[in-house]
Amino acid sequence: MADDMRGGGSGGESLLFLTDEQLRKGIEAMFFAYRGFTADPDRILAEHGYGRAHHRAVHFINRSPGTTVNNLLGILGVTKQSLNRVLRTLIEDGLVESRIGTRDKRERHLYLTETGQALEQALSDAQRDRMRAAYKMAGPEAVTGFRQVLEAMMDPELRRHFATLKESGS
Amino acid sequence: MADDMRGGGSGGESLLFLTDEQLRKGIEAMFFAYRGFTADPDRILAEHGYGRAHHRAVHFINRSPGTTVNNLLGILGVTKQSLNRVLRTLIEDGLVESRIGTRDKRERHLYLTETGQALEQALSDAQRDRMRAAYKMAGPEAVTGFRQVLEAMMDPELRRHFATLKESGS
DNA sequence: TTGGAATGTCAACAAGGCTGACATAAAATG
DNA sequence: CATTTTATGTCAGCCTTGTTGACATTCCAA
Repeated sequence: MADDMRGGGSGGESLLFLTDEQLRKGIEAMFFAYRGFTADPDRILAEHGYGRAHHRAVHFINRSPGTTVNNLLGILGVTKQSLNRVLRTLIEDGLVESRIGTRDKRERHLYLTETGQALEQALSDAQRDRMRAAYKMAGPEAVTGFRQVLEAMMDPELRRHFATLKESGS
Repeated sequence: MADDMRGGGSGGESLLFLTDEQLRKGIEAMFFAYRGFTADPDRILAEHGYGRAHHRAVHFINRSPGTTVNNLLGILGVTKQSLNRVLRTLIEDGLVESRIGTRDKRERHLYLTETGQALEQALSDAQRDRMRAAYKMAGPEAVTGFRQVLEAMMDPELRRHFATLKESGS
């Protein structure tokens, strides 16, 4: 339990004084914050009869237009059956368009329609507002730390996906 | 979209240069990090035939022994029926003990048995290890920022619950 | 003492995970 | 050219964990 007792200088070393209590509070903070993080989109989704699974699909299709089903599976970490069910409803409802690949005709490339983009916009507006407010409340230095800890918490494979998405941004 | 363009000094003001892209990456970081955050407990829970709902119940009962069902409902933010199902299996399996209140006989006070404490220990050990590793990787200053942003992201009511739990800690 | 509020339980349903089996079409390989 | 692998989709069925509705018990206050 309270092992890890090397003397601490400046770097990551003084962290070794972290008590179970402090770690527990970090865990609870993640739990409560994630609830807030999803609360606003959840309300919008409910109005349309969708759930978080739809949100995730729409988000990442918007992020990488023309992405394939297989690529999306890697990012979302669900089974193809599960993703397929969500994609099917989104396509039926005219929010997502699925085009057969030109080079490899087995692949389906996914795009948001205008309606799909409108929903994505509404969802991400709400979520960005929350994120922006939290950033403002916490201050700019906190934001850097926030991002560093989150990135360190990811599984390596997910961190790879995250980094790939990063490239297409700042 | 790119409104919010007031000049920035030191405080929360330079944050106003936050682009949609930067906010989007914050959102994705939350998504990927939360997956990592739950991955280790999920594996342990699966071995026992439990899910995240059981984890949450066990966690907060351990945190506040003798808590009532109603109090737990406020923290977890689910319906009493949903919580009841989870509690029932935990009680049947001998992980949780439910004692009828002495003052108010409508209330049930919840306690972890030794077996329950053992599971809680295993789960929180795994989750704390992940959290500790992330903290070390990110450095001590990052940890402060991380906590500040998370707390700012919570809904006010949840922040109240979080603060209440904090009191019984450091 | 009687009716409402608080608390908790049981039943049934839906979303969205999961596995397994299988079909199809195209690409890659021997 | 035949075969295997890959990418995708579909059907069936299961589990967890949300939901609402109905109901029992207990307490308290009118």
